[in-house]
Parts: sequence; C-alpha cells; structure tokens
Amino acid sequence: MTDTTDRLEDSFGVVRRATLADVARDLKISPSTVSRALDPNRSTMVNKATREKIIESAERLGYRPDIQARSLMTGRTQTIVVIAADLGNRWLTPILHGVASRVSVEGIVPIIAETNDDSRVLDDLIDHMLSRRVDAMIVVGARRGDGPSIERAARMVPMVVAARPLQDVSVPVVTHDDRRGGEMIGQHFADLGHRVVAQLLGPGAVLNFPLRNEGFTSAIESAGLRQLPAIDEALRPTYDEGARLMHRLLDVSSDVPTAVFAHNDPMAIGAMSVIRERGLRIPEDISIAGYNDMPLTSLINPGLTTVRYPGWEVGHAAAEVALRLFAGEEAVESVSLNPVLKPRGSTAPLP
Amino acid sequence: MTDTTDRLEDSFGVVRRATLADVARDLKISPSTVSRALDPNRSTMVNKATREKIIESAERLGYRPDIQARSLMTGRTQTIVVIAADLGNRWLTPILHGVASRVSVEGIVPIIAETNDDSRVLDDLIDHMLSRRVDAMIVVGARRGDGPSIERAARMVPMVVAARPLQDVSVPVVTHDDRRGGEMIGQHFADLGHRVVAQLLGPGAVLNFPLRNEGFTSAIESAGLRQLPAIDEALRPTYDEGARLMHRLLDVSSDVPTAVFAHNDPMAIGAMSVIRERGLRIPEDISIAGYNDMPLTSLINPGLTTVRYPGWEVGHAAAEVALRLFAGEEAVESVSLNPVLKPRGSTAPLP
DNA sequence: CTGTTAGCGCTTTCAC
DNA sequence: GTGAAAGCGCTAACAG
Repeated sequence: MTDTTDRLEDSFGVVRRATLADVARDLKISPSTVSRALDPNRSTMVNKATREKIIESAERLGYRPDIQARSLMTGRTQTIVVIAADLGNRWLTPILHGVASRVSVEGIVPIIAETNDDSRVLDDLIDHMLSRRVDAMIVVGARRGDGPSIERAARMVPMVVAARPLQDVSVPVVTHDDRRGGEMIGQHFADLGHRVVAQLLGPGAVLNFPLRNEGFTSAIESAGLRQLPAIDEALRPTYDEGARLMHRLLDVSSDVPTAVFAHNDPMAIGAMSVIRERGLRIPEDISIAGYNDMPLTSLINPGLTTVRYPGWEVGHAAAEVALRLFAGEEAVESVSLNPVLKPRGSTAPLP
Repeated sequence: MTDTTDRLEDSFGVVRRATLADVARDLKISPSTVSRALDPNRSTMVNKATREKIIESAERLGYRPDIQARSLMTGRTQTIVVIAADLGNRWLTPILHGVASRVSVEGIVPIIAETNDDSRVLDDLIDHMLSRRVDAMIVVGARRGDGPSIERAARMVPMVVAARPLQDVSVPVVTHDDRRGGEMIGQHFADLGHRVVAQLLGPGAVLNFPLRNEGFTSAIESAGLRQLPAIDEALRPTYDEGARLMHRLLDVSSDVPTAVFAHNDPMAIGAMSVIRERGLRIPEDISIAGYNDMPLTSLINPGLTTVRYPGWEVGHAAAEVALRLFAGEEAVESVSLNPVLKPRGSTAPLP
C-alpha cells in the first residue's frame, strides 16, 4: 500500500472507494477495458500501452476491486467456511492451517465459525453461510445425527465432513483412521505384557471416540487381555472429565488396571494428575496413553504415549476435496489418513 | 431447514437458488413487495395476508436472501474481520468469543484471519479485506511499526487495535493496562521480601511486553530491590523461549535471583521446568510469576502466580468500539481494562 | 399498501 | 483491441 494516491474524498474527508468507472472516467475509456486490463486472465486482450496506463491510474486512485460485486456476476465468492466445534481446542489449529495452506493459493479466504458443539447452532450456521453464497463448507465439528442437515446443504453447495467422521453420509469424509489408532494402543498394551486394562471414554456423540473404543477393544480381545467395563463416558473430551472418569475408575473397580487408554490427550493428562494424587506412580503402577499428540504431550513428565493425529494433512486434504467439488468434479472420494503410534515414558512393561 | 421445498432444479439435479424474483413470479406480485415482507424492519409496511403468502412461498421455494447482493445496495456486508497473529495461541480464544458475543446479536459474522506475526502479511490481509468491503477490522495481532498501515486503512473502513497495544496511533485502542500489571508483579515480589529479582522478557516488537517491563522495573526501583540485567529477550513468547532464557539467566549470572517474572504463562512454565532440572525448588529457592492467567496455570503444581488478562472483555469492548465507528460515531475513545493479580503457590516469602 | 424504475460495481456478450 | 448494453439479486426512491 503506497500513499501517493489521488483519493476521492467527500467534503468530510471520508474516502469513497474508487470504482472501475472512476478509473475509466479518469482515462476516458470504457469500464470494460479497465476490467479486462486488471484481470490477469484477460489482460492480454488489451493493448499493452493502454494496459499500463490503466494500471497506473488504478494505483493512483487507490482502486480496489469489489469482490462482492464481482461474485454477483461470476457466481463465486472466493470464500470457504470451516465450521468447527470449539475454537479453544488446540487440535483445531493444525487443521485450520492445513485448510488455509491449500486454499490461499487460490486466493480463497477461509472463514471460521464455531458451533459450541451444538447441532442447532450448526443448522443455523449452515443456513447463514448459504445466504453468504460461500463456495464450499468444511464441517470439522460434526456430531452424530448431523448427517441429514449436511446432506441437505450439499445439494446447494459443496460440503465436506472432516476430522470428526460421520457414518452413512453421502458427502465426502476426510478423516484419519480412529479405529486403527485405537487398535495400535491396544496392541501396544498387549506387547508390554499388561493383563488388565481400562478405557476413559470420550463423548459418544463425537464419532471419533466410539471408533477408538472399537479398535482398542478388538485388539484387547484378540490378545486375550481383560478390559474393565467402562462406568461412564466423558461429557466433553477435556482435562476435567478425564480426571473425573479416572476417579470413578479407581473408586468403583475392585481391580486396578495396569494400563489405561484415555481417548484424548487432555483427558489423559487429567487422569495422570488423579493417579498421582492417589499415590500411584506412572508408569510403574499404571501405564497411561492418550490420543492426538498435542504439543504438550512431549513436555510433561513422563512424556505421554499417544497417537499422532495428522491435523494439517486432514485440513489440507479436506480443502482439496472441497475445491474439487466446487470445480464440478462428480465422484470425489473420501480420504482416510493413517495414525502413527508415539510411545513415550508414560507406558512401560509390566514389571 | 425443512425439506418440503419445490426446488428449482436444472436437468442435472443441481439446485439453482431461488431469488426474490422467483418468489414474486410465483405469487404474481412485485419483487419490492417480497423484499419488504421479508425484511423484519419493513415487514409491517405490507398487508398481513400477502406477507403470509410471501413467507409461505419463500419457504416452499427454499428462498435464501443473497447477502452479497444486498450489501451491494446497502453498503454493509455484515462482516467484521479479526486479524490475529497466531491461531494456536490460546490467549486468543476468549478475545474471539468476546468479539463474537457482541457482534452476533447484530447478525454480523466475524471472519478470523492470521498474520503469523508478519507485518507484510498484515498489509496484504488489510488490502484483501478492503476488497471484501468488510464493515470493520479489529487488529489483535499488531506489532510495533504497524501503525501507519492501520491508519491508512482507517480512512476507508473502521479500524480498531485491540489486545496488543500500539502507541501514538490515531485509531481507538482497546487493551488492558500491561504497565499496571507489571507493577503488580513487582510490588508482589517486594511484599514477599525478595531482594534480588529478574525478568524473562517477551519480544520487544509486541508492545505488551515492553510495557510489562516498564511497570515491573518501576515498582522494583521504587521498592529499592535489585534487578539483574536481562541478557536477551525471547524471539517468541513461548514455552521453549522461556526455557532458553531461564537457562541463560542461571548460566550467566553469578547471583541467583530469588524471584523471576516471566512475561507470559507459557514462558513461565518453560522456565519452571528448567529451574527444576537444575535441582532448584519452586517456590523455596526461586519464586516465579507469569502473565495472562491461562487455563493451564491453575492446574500445574504449584499453581502459577500470574495476572489475569481479561480477554473476553477486551474482545467485547473492541467489538463495541468497532460497531460505534461503523455507525458513524466520531470520537470513539480508547479503552483500557484493569489487570488483577492472581497469587498462587509459585511465589512465596523469602524464608 | 403496492408497483415501477433505477442502480450498487462488476463481468459478459455482442458489435464494431 | 475496444465500447455499448445487459444483467447478477437486491434495496431505495418515488409514484400511485
């Protein structure tokens, strides 16, 4: 932004934005020519000399194209919306960055909205974004039961479900394989020689968690270990809820498990603090594993065994899928990325 | 969203969105009447019976107003952009929620953009948002030197600087009093009887940190304590940098301070881990204080003494200021909110 | 209370 | 190569 512009000021010093017509008038040529000269795709259609005059004039007047007006004509708004559940969740950041890195090269801006994990808010948001004529929507905060709303919207605008999976839905889903991740933790416990294990379940309405449960349980069963029944599930996948469930687990069971799988990292960290409070040691008395591989997990002591969640890649892939749909591709396929086990100090062999 | 709509499908089953004209044609009335009936502010101007017919038809056809087209006429886009430095910073979340809670009642959607703490990115972003004709911008990620860009943009659209202060700038600034917060920590150390103190400085280009430094230093001086000179400042206000500076402090100084003020909470937590690594105890050997009162700080052991940063309130107030400017109010004033000291276990009297 | 006309700022035929 | 005219979907001003 230079400041050597002839601004179109009104009597109050407030600036009226220069339009195409202003530039055209300045040069006594037609708006169409200005439009062509300033569009990278069509600028070759106009004489080099006039094009240069136009660029000079546009700069001098501080002309900025009006994206809104353009989109009225072209039908594209250069906007993609990402609908998340909770902006405070750090899990979201890499996903957002992945989306942004893919769409920004197309001159598209991701706009971010938040549902607070409320399906009605999701409905309202979808409605609103339909009104804004966004080019596509990526739902990273879907809950069980949100399928129909999303499918309905998909008839008007490209929709992608990402990060949190949804089953039996006709729109493309970009996730990672939570089932396989759960299996990996179960297998890891078995490899370490544990015999009695337990889970701290995340909320069932967020489908990642039931899948982790399934995978874990199947690995445990096929290895012949014993799993203590889950008493309750977390209301939200947070530190506090992890602590609450861990308390209950230690209160209720007559057996104490030697290895515990918490469905995500914050829950695991909450559980760790409870384990210590109760005078037990990690990993000597209880091994514990989380899920996601958040930045924190390598810093705490001992380091938390977890599964890396490829957030950036999920975001990037979801954006790619959204762009393909917008470009009119028909059968765009779902994507499932692979989990990677990150063994650290919080899990150890049974002595 | 109901699904009992007569959709306007083309031969491929793709849905064309219904427009005002479609509804008008359906009812054989004029588009203006439809427009009026559907606008809450003007719906009283139209006959109750026709209004009801219009609403019914609009619903049946699945009509959604086109916000873009409307804004071309009204000049307002119902959009406010929040420009942040780093979406991964949890400090941001309450600020964003504060903004959203204020603007959403006006039907305005906040768009969130990220600069990665790069002033050139800020420039580009401002430029782009000017093209989108957003109603106002709130810059929460400003760095020293960003003033001129922001002031230039302020001639075209309401601009507010929030959270991170900027000095000598002609746009309203909504912050909290970092100077006073620094003073509080200094005073707290003095009250506890410490004699030799030190700081871990945050990056100087983010003006909150120099202000915290000023406040702290002035309190230390007027209480007659000795402050060890700072060797270096953090490149970014993070855990890692806090750890690095703490290492250097313990390496370089022949004196060991008995109380350390880290310029934010992540830096303080990084420093704590280093202090322990070196075999020193908190708070018996070294007291430590942070800044911001992030969710984590009450969970670690011992709890971190810190200053509460009123993020939600700052966001809310910044949005209020932005809306006032947009409404045409002239001299909207800057706002400065008060810090609150949160003493916890990480600081203690000198034995 | 309702319809007609005009136009927001841009792109897109279609002539020349 | 360039210009004139039309129109995207909506609201605003003015008649009636």
